[in-house]
Amino acid sequence: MTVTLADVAARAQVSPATVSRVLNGNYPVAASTRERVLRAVDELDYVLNGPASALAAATSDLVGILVNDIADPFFGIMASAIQAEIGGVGGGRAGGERLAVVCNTGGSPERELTYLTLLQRQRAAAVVLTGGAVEDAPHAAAVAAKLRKLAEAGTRVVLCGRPPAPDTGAVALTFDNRGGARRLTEHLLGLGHRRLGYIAGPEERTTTRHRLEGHRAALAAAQVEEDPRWTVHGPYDRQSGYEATLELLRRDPSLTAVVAANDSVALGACAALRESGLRIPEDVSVAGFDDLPFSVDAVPALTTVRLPLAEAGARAGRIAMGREEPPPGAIAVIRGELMVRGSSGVPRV
Amino acid sequence: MTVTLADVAARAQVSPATVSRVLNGNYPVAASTRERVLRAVDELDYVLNGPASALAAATSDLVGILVNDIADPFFGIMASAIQAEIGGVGGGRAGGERLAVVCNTGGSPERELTYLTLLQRQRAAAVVLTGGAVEDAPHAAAVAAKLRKLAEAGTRVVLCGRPPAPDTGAVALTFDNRGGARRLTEHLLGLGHRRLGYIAGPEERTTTRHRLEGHRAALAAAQVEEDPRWTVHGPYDRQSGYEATLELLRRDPSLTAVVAANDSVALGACAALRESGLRIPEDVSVAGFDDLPFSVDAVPALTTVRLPLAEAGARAGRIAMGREEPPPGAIAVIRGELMVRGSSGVPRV
DNA sequence: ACACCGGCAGCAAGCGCTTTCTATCCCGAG
DNA sequence: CTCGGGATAGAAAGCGCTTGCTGCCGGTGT
Repeated sequence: MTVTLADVAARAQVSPATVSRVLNGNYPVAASTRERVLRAVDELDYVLNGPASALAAATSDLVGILVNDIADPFFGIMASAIQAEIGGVGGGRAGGERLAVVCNTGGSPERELTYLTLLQRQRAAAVVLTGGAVEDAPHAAAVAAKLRKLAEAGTRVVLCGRPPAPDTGAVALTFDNRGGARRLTEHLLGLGHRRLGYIAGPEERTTTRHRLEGHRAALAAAQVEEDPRWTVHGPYDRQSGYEATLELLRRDPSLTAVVAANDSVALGACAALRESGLRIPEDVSVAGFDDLPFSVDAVPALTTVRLPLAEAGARAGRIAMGREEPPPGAIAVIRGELMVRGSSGVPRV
Repeated sequence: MTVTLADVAARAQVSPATVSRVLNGNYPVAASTRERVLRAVDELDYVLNGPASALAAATSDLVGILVNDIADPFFGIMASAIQAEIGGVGGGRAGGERLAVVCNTGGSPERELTYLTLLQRQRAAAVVLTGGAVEDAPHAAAVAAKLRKLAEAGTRVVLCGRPPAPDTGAVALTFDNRGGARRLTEHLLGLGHRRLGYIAGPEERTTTRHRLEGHRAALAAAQVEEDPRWTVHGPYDRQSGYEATLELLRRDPSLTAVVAANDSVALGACAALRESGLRIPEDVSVAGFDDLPFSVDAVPALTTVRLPLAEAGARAGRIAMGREEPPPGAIAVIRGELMVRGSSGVPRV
């Protein structure tokens, strides 16, 4: 029924071993033989059996990419960049045709673990985990154990935009969320804002905490006292920003600025402000984080912190493929760049 | 080194066959035995070898999802929905833990083919192709041949948001791009517009052609003569919309409306208009297509055609998993819904 | 002229799992 | 008390490929 290596071998009048070597190109084969084999492959329309080859060679050409939400451009952009580097398909590099497995964890710790197991089961060549981690001790330990096991089995593990996981052998490219958030809030403070609302992400995530800490560090440094009512938590999406902003306005109508955990949230905040009859930035300034593509098109354009998502992803991909040296200490911190645009201005007096 | 089935069997004092049966749960095993095996699995921290099992069983638990650009929410949303349905992980359904392989074709026909081969090599359980196809006869034939081969090998093939591929055994969920585009332009014509610019997608894609045809059908029905200068082609992204709009304005400053191939393009168009000192919709109306999440947050909110991306993806995913009956004739046409919002208005007189 | 060696091809032993077929055990029926 | 049969467990034959090792052949060095 289906064509096997042996069929090709028979047709090319060589042994299966030779066909295998031609296909893998890691053993000397005479040019004439190679050509004969290639012709047979073509004529029979032979397609290698991946599982069989993975089993025999004890390696596979699968690379896993874990993301929180593939529908969110934040992850989409990173995934795309990672994939471009690992896919021999796009990368151009001959021989290494790798298949990227993008897994949607939905931010759920269990799913993260499940996917890691599935990847381990497939003997993935590498795994890249993106996005912040959940701050739950048992879960963090479980993930760390899993990563360690993967590393032991020869799977390269890279964390992209995620805090380092000590003693797991994983390489980490971490975003400086704290620093970026701090500079952003400093910018707002510099403009004269003193009453700033903050819409944070979900409570238990590292990214949420780091950005919030940066924000607070800036406030503290400027000796601005923070009112606990000024912080609201919610998911990293537009709707959350919308609702949180209405809530903030309810709690303290005198706020002159709203800092959002990310750009999507900021967009929702803008919508809420506008509907409340407030002008941006004349009445209230708004700031986001990430600088996703649509942020520059917001009206007014969003002041935010640009994270080099594509670059980071590309680098993570190359490291995962062993095509780039891991950073010293296996940890690299990637800074964000403050993008000052129209949504932030001097507060009304 | 690594734990195998045999190790588990030894520890549980049973044969490898029994362990396999416990793990697959498709053969009667005494409760006490099962428990003993499960305990051994746990104690040894055993992880099944995917390739080996795929080889022996001649099936795999991989499902391929082909997208043009994972960084584009249009595809991200579909991919996410598909994945949610196939992943036993999230779906809750026991036993069927499937791994989704999201492949970025970048819209390139060769890569599409390469990925299909890779998926065939992995003996994927199913493949879902999303987005429009390239209208190139040789390539279309090659893809069709590949799909046929996949179907023969038992891989379920579903097209989501893509035109049907006759005689390939593939199920198609197609978007009614033509109808949606037509209704959209009819809306604009109804408002009184007579000089409408159209920013089309890349020339050779089915989606591009269908949307353009719908637009023209509306014009023809209203007996509005179209000036060839009013159509510009470009990629499906923001920048393209920006540049194309400037070009349209240069060609004919009297245009009262700009219809974009999709929402991202429309956003770029808005930016260009604004920078040109034109108000939306007072001076120029703008319309998009897809109704991506950010479209409602544009200022003014974008008039567009909503495509039920998530629903379509979910359905495609279920069909791919054999959990839902394919539509009669293996083809379903999914209509878009016209969303009239602030970016379209009565033209200036 | 002979032993030696490098280049290339083949043999055969698995890789770790699934599954068919067979063996065993214990039950109730005759 | 014996026999048929349902319920389980095991033996073993692969699944299709990779790879260490062996073998063959023609060219070299001396």
